Amino acid sequence: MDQTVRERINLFLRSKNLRRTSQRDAIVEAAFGTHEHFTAEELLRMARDRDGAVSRATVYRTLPLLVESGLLREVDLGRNETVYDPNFIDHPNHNHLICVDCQKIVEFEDEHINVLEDCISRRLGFSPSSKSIRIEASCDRLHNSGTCVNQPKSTRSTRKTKPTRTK
Amino acid sequence: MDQTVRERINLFLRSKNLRRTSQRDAIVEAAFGTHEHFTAEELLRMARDRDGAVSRATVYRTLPLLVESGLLREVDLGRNETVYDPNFIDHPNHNHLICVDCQKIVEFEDEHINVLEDCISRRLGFSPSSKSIRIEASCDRLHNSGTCVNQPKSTRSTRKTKPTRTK
DNA sequence: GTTTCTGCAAAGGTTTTGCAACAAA
DNA sequence: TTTGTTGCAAAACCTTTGCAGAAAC
Repeated sequence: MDQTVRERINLFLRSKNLRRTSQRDAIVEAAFGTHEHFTAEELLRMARDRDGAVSRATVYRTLPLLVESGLLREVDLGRNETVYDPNFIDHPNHNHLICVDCQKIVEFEDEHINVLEDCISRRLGFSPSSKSIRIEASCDRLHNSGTCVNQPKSTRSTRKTKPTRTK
Repeated sequence: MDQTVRERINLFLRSKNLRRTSQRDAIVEAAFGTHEHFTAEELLRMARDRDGAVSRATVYRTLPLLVESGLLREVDLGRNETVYDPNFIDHPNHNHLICVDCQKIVEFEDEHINVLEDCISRRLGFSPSSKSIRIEASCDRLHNSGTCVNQPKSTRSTRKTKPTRTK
């Protein structure tokens, strides 16, 4: 986990008169010690790997703080579960493509999309504060050659690669 | 409600060996008798206005069918509630802008965005099946003149206008 | 010391499900 | 008839919360 993240969290806590506790430390380390998406329950497990004393309630109370700090984002991956994405620190404008064949999540960035979203919002009389795109798609390779490069269907995301940058 | 919608639903039911019942009729009429977004609970209320005998369980069992039929879409409006949008029949490619000031939902369409999403998907080796954009934004008029044209903050969406077409 | 934080367990809200009766085809 | 559907109520889930003790500052 990046040293800067630690500092930004501490600054945030300070500014809101919140306290630094061993539990929050463990939760923060767990959340930003991975590049994979996670649910609240998964974060609890990961945090407990670092500090067995972390409770479910504290995880649920800490998650909204991390989101409010701007370091963590709640994302909609369309599986009716609340999922958090720690990758917005490194890639503040990335979006998600979900493979309907293997469930793989591909993160991508595209500056044209950003510009377009901005134009559309302004034309409608708004200033955009947060934009997100979700694309569900099927894998060409699977349909052409019958094999999918990715893992077979799984319940949870397993992104391990960096976001692809388009243009 | 459009006659075509009724027909498409009936065809769908037929094709899946599902039966047409008075409860399903009431739920379908309720779902597509509005252009507003609704939750499961709201749909229950609306369906009961037409047929008092509709049960909550049947609504919850019917919703996934309507989504599967392609006529209804589950959308993420970012309020941690499951909301359904019946407007994809008339505007299959629309997206949502959510005003962070007054909570108003603005539906919009933009063909450039569609093309871009398509290009990006194909470049990544996928064929897109479903694309959605969510923009959170603040109202310029409110910030410039202190007044918001829309309703004050409310819990639920109240879109009554047609989607704006950009370009 | 004062204020915030924590864990626990209970409560809240939403969605799903087993079952017996019922209705469509 | 046969097969699918319904309502009910219980169960399953996920998230929030009240409270008393513990920890930060």
